[in-house]
Amino acid sequence: MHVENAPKRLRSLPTWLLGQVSMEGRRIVGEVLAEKGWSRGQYASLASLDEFGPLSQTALSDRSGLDPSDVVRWIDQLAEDGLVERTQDPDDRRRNLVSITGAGRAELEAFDVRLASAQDEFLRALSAAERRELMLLLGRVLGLEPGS
Amino acid sequence: MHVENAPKRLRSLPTWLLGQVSMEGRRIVGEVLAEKGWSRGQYASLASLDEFGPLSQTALSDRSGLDPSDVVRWIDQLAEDGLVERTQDPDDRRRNLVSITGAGRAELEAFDVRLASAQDEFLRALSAAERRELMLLLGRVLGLEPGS
DNA sequence: CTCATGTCAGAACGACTGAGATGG
DNA sequence: CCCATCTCAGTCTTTCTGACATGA
Repeated sequence: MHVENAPKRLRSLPTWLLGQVSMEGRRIVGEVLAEKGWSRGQYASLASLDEFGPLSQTALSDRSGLDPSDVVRWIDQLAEDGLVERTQDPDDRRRNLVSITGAGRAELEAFDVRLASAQDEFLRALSAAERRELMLLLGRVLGLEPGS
Repeated sequence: MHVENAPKRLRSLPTWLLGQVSMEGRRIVGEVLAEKGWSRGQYASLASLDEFGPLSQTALSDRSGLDPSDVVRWIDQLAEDGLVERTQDPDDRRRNLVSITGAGRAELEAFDVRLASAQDEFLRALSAAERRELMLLLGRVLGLEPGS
């Protein structure tokens, strides 16, 4: 399918065009994730844990936007691979404090390089200024303050 | 989940931000579609048939970007509701020529009004010029010539 | 024989729901 | 008792695969 063959009603529909672009992004990122055998959720979990430090699974769910029940599964697998660790929170024994391990951090950093080049390929048609402009506009649609 | 709480690694990732915005768009459009009991695929089919005239299901699949096997289902239902008609192509008896009916056209036009207001709500944070800029940039990412 | 077209059943994936166990 | 946290099983939806029948 070629986007330019789609009817004008769709091509001129912001949500549709966004969907097409987003789908292409998913495809490209999906390929990079597949190299590591990761899911989007696993990457989002690692990224959150790296930036925010140890988190309970509920907090991780809030930060990453993943469903709590899915967090269980992703963390299970990341723990199995030694990229994160579950420890019981001494202050609240219901909570698992999940933290990223050294191995996890290393994998994450290696992955960032590949991911950055995938983003670059994805946006190859845009200049640096246009990429910033796109990000700004997208953020505004979600109600983000410029510069956040 | 609030986007501003997500880690920088995600927030600054074009594909991720696009995914978030696209998801919000799906949500809003999904609500409007639900009022009519339509799926995205059914709307895309009607829009294609309205603009291009009678199409074979393969051609419809190409135009709308839907999977051929799903086109079968959407057209089944649209035909049941009297919004499209299947007729055998006399030149090639394998082909169904699918055409939109008067009722289908009327429903489509009524729907456009609702859909336009949903898009407007979706993009309320952007000025008209910014909306055009966003559409332009998105099109460029997909390799579309400006003005297509 | 080959290829194109349409049809069908079901797999795969992701997002989500509901209920239960444990503990605050 | 009520609520929070985690876990599990399974549903729901959309998208995609593979096999098949028909006909060019």
